[in-house]
Amino acid sequence: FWATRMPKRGKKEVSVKDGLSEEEPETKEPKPKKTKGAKEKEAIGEASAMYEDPPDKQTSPSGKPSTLKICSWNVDGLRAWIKKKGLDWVKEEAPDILCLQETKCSESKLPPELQDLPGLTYQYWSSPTDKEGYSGVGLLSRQRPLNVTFGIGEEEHDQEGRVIVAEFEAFVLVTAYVPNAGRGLVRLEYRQRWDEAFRKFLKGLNAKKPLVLCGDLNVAHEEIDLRNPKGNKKNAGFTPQERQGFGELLQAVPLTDSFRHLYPEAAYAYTFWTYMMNARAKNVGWRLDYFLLSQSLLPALCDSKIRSKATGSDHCPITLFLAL
Amino acid sequence: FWATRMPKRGKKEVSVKDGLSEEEPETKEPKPKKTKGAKEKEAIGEASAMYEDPPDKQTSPSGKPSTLKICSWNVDGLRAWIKKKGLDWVKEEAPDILCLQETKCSESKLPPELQDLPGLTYQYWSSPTDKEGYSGVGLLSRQRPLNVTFGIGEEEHDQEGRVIVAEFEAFVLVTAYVPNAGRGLVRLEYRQRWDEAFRKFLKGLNAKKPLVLCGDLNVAHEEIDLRNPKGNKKNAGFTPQERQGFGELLQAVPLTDSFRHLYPEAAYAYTFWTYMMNARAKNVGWRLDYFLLSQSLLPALCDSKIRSKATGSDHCPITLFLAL
DNA sequence: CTTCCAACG
DNA sequence: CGTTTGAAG
Repeated sequence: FWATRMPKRGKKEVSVKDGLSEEEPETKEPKPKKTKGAKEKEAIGEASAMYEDPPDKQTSPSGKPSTLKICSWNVDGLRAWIKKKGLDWVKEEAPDILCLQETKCSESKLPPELQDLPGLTYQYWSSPTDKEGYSGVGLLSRQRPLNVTFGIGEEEHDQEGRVIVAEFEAFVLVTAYVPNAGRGLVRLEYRQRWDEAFRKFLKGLNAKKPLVLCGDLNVAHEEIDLRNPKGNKKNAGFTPQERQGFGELLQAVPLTDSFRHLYPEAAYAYTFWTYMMNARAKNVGWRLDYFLLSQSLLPALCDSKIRSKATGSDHCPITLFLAL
Repeated sequence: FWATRMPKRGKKEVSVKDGLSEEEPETKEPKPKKTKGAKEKEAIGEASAMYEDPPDKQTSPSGKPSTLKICSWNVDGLRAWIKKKGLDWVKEEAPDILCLQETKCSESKLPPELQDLPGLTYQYWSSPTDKEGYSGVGLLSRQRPLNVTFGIGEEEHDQEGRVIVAEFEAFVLVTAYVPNAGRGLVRLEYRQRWDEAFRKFLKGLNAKKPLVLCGDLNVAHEEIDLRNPKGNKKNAGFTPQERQGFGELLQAVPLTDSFRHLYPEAAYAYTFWTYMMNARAKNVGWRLDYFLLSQSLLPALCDSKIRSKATGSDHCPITLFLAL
């Protein structure tokens, strides 16, 4: 396994008194600094269990070489992410397809640097119909897709720029930024309606062509998928409702969680860390970003990676290798 | 005079095509970049008339040495201004009294650096009753004032943290952040009510003790007091109504504009430049900050300075020397 | 252009 | 904590 307990490197001061143990039932929040104290996803204390991704495996189970590299990243503000050199990382990674979530950028305000990506010529963007600077997704591809559509075909769910569907020869790629259930779960009910509609939409797609679903699905599936499962059962991203929604998605479409399929026991493997309380340095995180695959694509699955070191957002990118 | 036409220093590129001549009647705004284009106070083209403050004169007309140094600065956000090293400049200037406007900071959020000013121990702050991060003034003094009050004694005008009155042995100091008439002059009517109430308040004070009024009075009095008088007659800060209000203030209290008294012909002498369009580099500015004095203080007036070089805000500080 | 806010995450 | 508006200047 690649979950290793590492000694503290003393990079940032970590006070001992707000240490948190996994058994802690309902930890009280540490005294908020001065601000009104937005309720956090969790109390974050000391933690040093790190995860190290194994080397990329570029062959399928049957030994065929990978022919397609897809990368997905919730950039938490495309413009800020570009200023923080996110595109430099992308050029290094050199995916054939790049999916971006939470771009928070209407098409007219896209930075010109995006036109300087010779390897990702075909670009598709979706953003909310009214809410400026909220949500938004993008799909960039080296090759031209056969067909591209936006949304999931339901008025109620297609106002916020959350889904792009790109059909290719051998598969359909769906990238999604699933609605957050919100602080205080104010949007959990809506999220459940979304989950159902999204599941049906994907089931329909999957009936026609093999499916790759990627993006920020805004749920940690099992306890292993976040650092503090106990303290987060009532928080957005780890409610029973959202977890069950994810389970039904896997079963009904059906789809496979590629990372968990390849690494069933990998712990401390996360793709999101709140900016607050030094969570990333302590690896107090969540696995919210996924590549889910139709069963028929499993023979083509070479690897499913978490690029924890890439910075520029509160999420890190994930990368999929397929031999098609 | 200290108004000198200086050759362009080529510090910033200034395009020739958007040059503006003083005779231009109603210049059209240059095409806004991409934003919806907030209506600017003026069209700003090329301009290179600079102003250089003469050396400080530290003796009164009768030859008495200056004994009091007062500095006033609209800091446009105290916290940002401190980050930009505004306090370093203050320590260098070393005034006996420092008046700050547009602090945009409630007392509970004042940065701790303010406690590290041994020369300005006595500190008084006023901020709006409800609007967080708006308006606000401060008065810091080396010596303890005999008495300090806030506002002008009228409910309607005392909700926005705009006035502090500090009584000293020989004079009363009033610092003010006068309400802006607003884009589209949406608040001009209110401003006129303010002007009247403020004038009456000051008249009452002046009857008891000599007065020093300083701060951002949010008006350029005469055409000489801004770079583009022609284009700004309908803009906040240079409407006939505001200019007349200033005139009445001088006449009715009565008060003297110390800078203009000493330098009746000094042109291109400004204390504010919009952040937009490189106005400061081109010295396209306004004189909005003043020291106004009771007549009885004129024999004590040594100098009234404009510290154009001090940065950290869209206003620069001004400094008064008195021999008391 | 730049400050601060609120909303959202 | 950090990104985005939006209001205000």
